[in-house]
Amino acid sequence: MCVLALLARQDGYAYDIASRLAEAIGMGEGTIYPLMRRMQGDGLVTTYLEESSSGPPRKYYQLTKAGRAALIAQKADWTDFTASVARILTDAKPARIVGGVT
Amino acid sequence: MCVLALLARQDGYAYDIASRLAEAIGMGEGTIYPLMRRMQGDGLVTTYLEESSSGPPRKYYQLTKAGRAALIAQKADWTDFTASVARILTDAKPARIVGGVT
DNA sequence: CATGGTACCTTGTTAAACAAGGTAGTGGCC
DNA sequence: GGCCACTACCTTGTTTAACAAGGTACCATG
Repeated sequence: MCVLALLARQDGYAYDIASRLAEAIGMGEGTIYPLMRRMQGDGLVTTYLEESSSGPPRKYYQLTKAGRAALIAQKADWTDFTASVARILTDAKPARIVGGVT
Repeated sequence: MCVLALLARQDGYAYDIASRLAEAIGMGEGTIYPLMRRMQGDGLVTTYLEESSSGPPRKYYQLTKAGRAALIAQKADWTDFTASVARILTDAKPARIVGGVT
């Protein structure tokens, strides 16, 4: 979801995304590449190559329509999920079922 | 963390905790029992048996001091983590490193 | 021409959730 | 008395995905 969110802003390449997410939530490089591959397999992103002056060519990822839809759905799930958890943490009185996070 | 939070309110037994968390966040029974075992191994909970009129005896779990400390730490981590994710979702400009969720 | 940064990728290990199934106690129903 | 349903415990096998570690290659600088 975070990757989708970053790509929703603008196209990006794995190394950069990995660096940002490493800093933000401690995600490692070894996680991002298989993930991008999965997302591409799921039709959430497409790729194109672009030369870089500072190293090898970058593989940019771009959200597809399905990717944007997935982001919206995942955000909704995430919101529900965190709300449920918050309810447990404060109330300890859980409520309704969370949809897709299951 | 959710289990610890529930137990912080009052002692509970796995079957009941599982039911609550199944309803709230879709957690299955097959998840809770190994989890309780792990937590006991980590010294976060202790157990005692209590007869029940509606079936076999219940194994109640009680938070230890370490368990209460773990809950506090995990809550802090969770708060930081969700804040970071929220920042990514809105800004797409991640910030500081999250501690223990790594 | 070696080092360090950029950027790609794979492989093996491990953690943990999940589905499914198995055991056993209690009570109610026919 | 036999059977079913509910409670409550637990285990086992499968799958998923993160992670650590390592490998390749490009480019610039000293």
